[in-house]
Amino acid sequence: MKENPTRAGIVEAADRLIYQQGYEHTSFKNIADAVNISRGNFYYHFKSKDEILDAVIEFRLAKTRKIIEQWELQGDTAEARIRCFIHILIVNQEPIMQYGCPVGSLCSELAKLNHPSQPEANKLFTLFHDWLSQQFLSLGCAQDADRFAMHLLARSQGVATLANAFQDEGFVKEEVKLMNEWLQACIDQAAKTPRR
Amino acid sequence: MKENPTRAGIVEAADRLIYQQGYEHTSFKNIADAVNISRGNFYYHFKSKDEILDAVIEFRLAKTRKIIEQWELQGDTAEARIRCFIHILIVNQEPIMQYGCPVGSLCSELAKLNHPSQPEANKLFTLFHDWLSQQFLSLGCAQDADRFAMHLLARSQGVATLANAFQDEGFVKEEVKLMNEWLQACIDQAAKTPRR
DNA sequence: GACAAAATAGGACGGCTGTCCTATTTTTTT
DNA sequence: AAAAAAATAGGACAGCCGTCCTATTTTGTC
Repeated sequence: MKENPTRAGIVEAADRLIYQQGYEHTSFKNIADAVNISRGNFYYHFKSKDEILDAVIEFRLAKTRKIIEQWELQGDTAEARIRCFIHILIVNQEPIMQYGCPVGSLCSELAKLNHPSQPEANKLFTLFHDWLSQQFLSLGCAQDADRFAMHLLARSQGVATLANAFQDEGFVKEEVKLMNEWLQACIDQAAKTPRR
Repeated sequence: MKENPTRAGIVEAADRLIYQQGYEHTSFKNIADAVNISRGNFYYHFKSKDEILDAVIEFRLAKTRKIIEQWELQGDTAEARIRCFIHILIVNQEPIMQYGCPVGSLCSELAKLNHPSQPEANKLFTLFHDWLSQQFLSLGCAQDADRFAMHLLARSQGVATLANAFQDEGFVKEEVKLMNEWLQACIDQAAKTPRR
């Protein structure tokens, strides 16, 4: 709740650098240089590297919550809101092709490092999952809401990974189209099945 | 083509360690200790870290080619062969849940490091892609072969990423089922469309 | 068995990293 | 204006890293 501009600057720079270079490859010096402060000052705000990672994760969680809130305002139906999620692949296409998905790549790296903050990073996934699940629920897919949410998450992760490797714009757009069609099929199926 | 047991041991250990810990997080010492040789000896076989990465990628490419060859023998139809690909998610479920997909995680890491061997690592993806594309072609999906291959690759990547994050066995099996159903739908569609 | 070549061991080096500490400056409070 | 607190700078430290070098051992060849 503290409004500390220096600290906030550090977190933002670390957020960006960790996304672009990975957590391990990003050093104290990298971040300090990006914010134009000394390492000593840096250490005043964060007394370990793990601590700044936690701050970055918290920052991303907050950002994600805001995005989801915005989707709630933008989309007036569950369908429209889910399409907002799918649409991030288009909106963030450029950074995704360059650096992959910020959530997926961080979780993967922390898993390999066996890092204690892994569960915290996974909350980023959970945030999207729970929200998506909720949307599918209000879409009438009661029984499948969880699985549909996981499915959509997985699809978008896969697209991000391959887009990053192959740098193929057309592929992303094609897959987004397929995901939208899949969503439509879900809705059609839900319409057939009577709600109890 | 040289049959050097020490060198081969180094590559195998490096392959395993890079998969489990990531490339950057794996040090010369890590690998040397795993093979029980000195760093000096290590340097005799590989004069830089990039060089051993290239050797590992080459090793993985060779392994992948062998797997594909095996699939060619195992599956007598294109459909069966594609199912072999889908099935790796089950066969390698345990390591995938622990460490993710060896191809995807390496390519993602190299992309973040902006590593010169990135294109070489991508060949692992290309190997699968081209082979899958070929299978879809002989399945009668001439027009969509490439896209279907990319789609299947993406699906499996997404499953691996989420399986790694969530450690959910049931999810993997569920998604494999969906991928098999999707494949069946592809076949049905190809059967309807007359081949020219 | 003598000699050359290949293989191995282990230490030395500079550079970078995360961490810590102590001055100095800036800001806030009284 | 004085005193206290917060913020910043920059150097010191040990440890690890990739790299390189030089001895020593093992292997292969005549």
